[in-house]
Amino acid sequence: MDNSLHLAQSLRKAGLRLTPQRLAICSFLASTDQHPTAQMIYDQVRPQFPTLSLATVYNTLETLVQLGVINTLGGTGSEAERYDADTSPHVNLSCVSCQRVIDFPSQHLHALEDEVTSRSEYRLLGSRFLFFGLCPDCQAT
Amino acid sequence: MDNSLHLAQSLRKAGLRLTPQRLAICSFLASTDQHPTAQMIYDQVRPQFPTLSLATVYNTLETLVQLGVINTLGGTGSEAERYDADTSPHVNLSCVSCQRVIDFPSQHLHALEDEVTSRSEYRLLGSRFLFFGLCPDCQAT
DNA sequence: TTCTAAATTTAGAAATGTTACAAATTAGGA
DNA sequence: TCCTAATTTGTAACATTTCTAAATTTAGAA
Repeated sequence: MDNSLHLAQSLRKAGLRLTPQRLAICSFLASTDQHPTAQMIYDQVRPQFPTLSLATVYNTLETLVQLGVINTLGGTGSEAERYDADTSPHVNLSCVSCQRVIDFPSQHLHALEDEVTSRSEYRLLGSRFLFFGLCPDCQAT
Repeated sequence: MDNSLHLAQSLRKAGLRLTPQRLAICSFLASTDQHPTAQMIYDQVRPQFPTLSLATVYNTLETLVQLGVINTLGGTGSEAERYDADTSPHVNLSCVSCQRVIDFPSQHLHALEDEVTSRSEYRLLGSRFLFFGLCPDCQAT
């Protein structure tokens, strides 16, 4: 399902403006599974908005993260931050060789989330489950 | 148990030199549970080594990560990378307000790791389990 | 529709965190 | 001790992210 509506509506609900730039960024986020960086979003949305600024991309991403409708995966050191529009509990597998990040649905995450919710005193806002390794393709080389 | 020996030995085993700087960094990593940044390590180890360079801290951390004996947690955007000498499967709880990161032991992680090991074709090298939220102290304010 | 105030975008500068570099130093074996 | 390669150091370079101020645009009010 396309949750770009969901992203856009959450902006609306927060009393923020639905600018065409924000809509384009939301659409792109909802349509991709490549866990893009801010720069990747900029490069791919800019054709529709020749005046689009990288600052706007960062602003919008920050806003969406604050609203809790997208997650950040965390870079490793100098690598750029990656964003994930799928906030349901799921594991990401990150290949340390080709840098690709894929999703891995797991049975165990709901139980884990329930455990943390009930046994910690934290008010949870987001989560990040990441394994590093070599993907099948990169093991072959 | 103090695993600074473990860290140092892994350097030795890889054929690398046991410099006093590296030993000090390993000791500090093993002794703290604060998930320090490179800068935090630098600040706290430097009194013992007035000439210590931040570059050495980064070099040593990179080496230890490559050896798989410490993990990175991933910063969020501009925040600095955090390092964790505890590579056993465990959840970290990160407070978005006070920036503190604590450990949270969980029953479910072994099962999750087994699942990913058996059902993905990845050769796993490390993992990262993080929840973001407000810690009890920061909820109060 | 037009007007208005506030929110947003923009471009570029600044800040931050990390890595690269070359010269000086040092560890560890012969 | 001496030797050589590994390591450290300080600084410069780099990449990513945030800040800033001016210009633009949105959405509601008149």
